[in-house]
Amino acid sequence: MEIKNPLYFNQGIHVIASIFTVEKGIVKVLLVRRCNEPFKDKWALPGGALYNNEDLDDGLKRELKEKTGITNIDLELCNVFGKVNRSNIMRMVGISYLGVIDNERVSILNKTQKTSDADWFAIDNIPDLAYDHNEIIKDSLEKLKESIVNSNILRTLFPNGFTIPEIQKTYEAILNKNFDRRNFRRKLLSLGLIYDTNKEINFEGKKPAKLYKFKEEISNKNVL
Amino acid sequence: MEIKNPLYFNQGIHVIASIFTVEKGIVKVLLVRRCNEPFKDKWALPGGALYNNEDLDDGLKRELKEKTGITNIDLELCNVFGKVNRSNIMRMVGISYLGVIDNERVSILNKTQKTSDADWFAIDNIPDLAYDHNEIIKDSLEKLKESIVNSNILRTLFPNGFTIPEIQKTYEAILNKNFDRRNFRRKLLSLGLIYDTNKEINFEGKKPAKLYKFKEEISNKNVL
DNA sequence: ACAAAAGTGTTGACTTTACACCCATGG
DNA sequence: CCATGGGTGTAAAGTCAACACTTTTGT
Repeated sequence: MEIKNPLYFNQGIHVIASIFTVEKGIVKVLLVRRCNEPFKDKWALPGGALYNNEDLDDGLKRELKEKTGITNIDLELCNVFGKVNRSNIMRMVGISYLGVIDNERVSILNKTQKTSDADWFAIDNIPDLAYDHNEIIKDSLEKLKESIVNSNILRTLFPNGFTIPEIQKTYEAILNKNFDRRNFRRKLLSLGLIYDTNKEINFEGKKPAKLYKFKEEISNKNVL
Repeated sequence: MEIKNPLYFNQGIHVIASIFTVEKGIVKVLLVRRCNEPFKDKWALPGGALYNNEDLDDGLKRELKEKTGITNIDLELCNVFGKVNRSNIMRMVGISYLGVIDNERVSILNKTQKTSDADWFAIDNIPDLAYDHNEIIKDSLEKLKESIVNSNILRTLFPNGFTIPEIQKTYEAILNKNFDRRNFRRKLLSLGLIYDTNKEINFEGKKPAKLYKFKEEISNKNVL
């Protein structure tokens, strides 16, 4: 079917991913450098235009893989951006997603990119981005904060386990807020989402810390 | 700019509103009967295709007004539906919104419609709808449940005030769950969102009940 | 031996839950 | 006068917040 009514002419959908990680207490977001117009050479969130023949989720995964090499990541819907002029080429509605990825995969990243460049930026040091992506990051960060207290989205940050002081620092970095060590530990353990591996590792302190892991179950509510 | 790549050809955006009300303990959703193809004469959620020259929010408001006559209603983003074949005419991504409207406006409704018909349907008695709207309603209902405990979305249900047993029944109807009268009252009052108007009305009981109203402030978190 | 971070327990404040009685009105 | 739902208080249980000392290791 051909669309003739100019009211409906040339609309498209952007899928956009805000992917965060936390390294040494610094919250970072993944950006790619654009190699095409518009906004050529500007940094942007990974994403792009949805194809006609793919489901929205699939388009998101495809774009993410093309631009960053990342596959196998859980993403959740974050928001929709629908100002008329958010894209200057044609009418594009942007749909933003949120994800978290572990430090291991950060290093793999640079070898698999298709974009001219991809890198992590500390969230208080984001350059001027393409489109409305600065706004999208800010919005996604808010959602990330909600998500780490309402769901265990951080599980993906620690595929090899974590110590409690370590994950506490991660919560503190994202929420910009400190917790009492004893209460944090008690609360986290009481949720029943993690278990003691009976291993110990040195994270930061001199005394080795116990290594915990998330249980496999998909229980997903009310962390903290 | 003319789009030639068939991968990006003829995409559009549906804005879709799930508008709920509660009457006598029955949760209802607003549906309209379609007067055009596709799905002519089928019931559907109010909404339609976004114009090129309007912001997403504006398109939503316009569609809602055209199809139901409703203006001045708060809507929040609910979800995005992006299966390739959710529309059989052309590729449409659906963006769904959630709102609640008071009983007063229910009656006004039928006089202002542009659609061939508009009516409220109890949520356990929804007919087979156009597109994926049955799925959207189900999804929106889940979100409604979350919203009434995490925000005071129900404020709009009672523009002329309410008694505490009355609003309790509303919560119970939506959440499908009963609360202890005394504890419900205490909790609701302790939130500081409502005030006693010093009027009394007969709602259901034999003893007149106090009339409360929501305060004007826009405070929006952690109800119940 | 000491510095630095890990680990642990208790108490008081607060919140939530459970529960029983009296009150005002309409029939 | 009685049936119906509205309004109130209290005690026990549970959760949350604050807080200080001991343990293990590297230097």
